[in-house]
Amino acid sequence: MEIPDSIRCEFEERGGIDGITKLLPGDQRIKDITSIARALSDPVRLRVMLALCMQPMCVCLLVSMTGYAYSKMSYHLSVLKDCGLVCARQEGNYLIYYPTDPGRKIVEWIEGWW
Amino acid sequence: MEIPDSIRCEFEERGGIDGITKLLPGDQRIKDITSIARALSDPVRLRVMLALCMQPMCVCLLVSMTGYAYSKMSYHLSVLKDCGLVCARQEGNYLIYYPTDPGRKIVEWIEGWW
DNA sequence: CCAATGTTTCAAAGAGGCTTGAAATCTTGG
DNA sequence: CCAAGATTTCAAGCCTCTTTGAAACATTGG
Repeated sequence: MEIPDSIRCEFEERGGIDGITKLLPGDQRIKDITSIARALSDPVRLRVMLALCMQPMCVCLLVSMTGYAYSKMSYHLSVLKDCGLVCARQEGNYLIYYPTDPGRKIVEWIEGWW
Repeated sequence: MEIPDSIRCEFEERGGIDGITKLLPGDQRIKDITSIARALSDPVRLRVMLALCMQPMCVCLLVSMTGYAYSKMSYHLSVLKDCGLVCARQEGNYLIYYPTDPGRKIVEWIEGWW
């Protein structure tokens, strides 16, 4: 295995392939991160997430705001919920969705970034 | 359109559906964010991205570290590159990939988060 | 120029995510 | 209990992303 000169030195100081591999996160952590990234990788869900951070809303409001079908909205909300970005409380006949604490922090970071 | 009592007041103070919709980011910004989220939503790419933040590497090193085919690695690197998370410099026969400044900041934030 | 190595491109197959409408579930008011 | 509205579940089709191997391209050394 050849290694270009410009990186060989520092590469070997870091313990080579083994050294770097050992510092990488384990499967569970990778899964946690990728599931959140995937949740935010769809324009529908990102907009819903941003909207919920401004204002908790029931599904019917989200449907009314976006024009999407209930089943579509429900699917996307379930993705956001399964990775821990949002949760919901029941009020009478309504389910009101709102961001979790981690969800809100992530959104605030994104908003501050761009 | 019925609105549950617990949110009607604050919902209307925010200008209702129109008020909230107007504060949401435009299409281009949504696209920028979702493309980065999508890039980090695949375990292969997330690991490669984290590894490159420890140590710039040529493709052959990444291939050797992961056991993936060249074409597979190349595909994932192109996704990371297209959304601006990594870039590459040529050295002789090698292409050495490394994180962009924004790419590094995002990874550092992720690492600090979890 | 040729051979060897590193890397990307391409097309086809495979896998997984998204959309859709209908049906099922749940809650409340009568 | 029944009817109405809110929400979820389900299965099917569709579409996009990922994987794979072969071929093409690029760079270096001889």
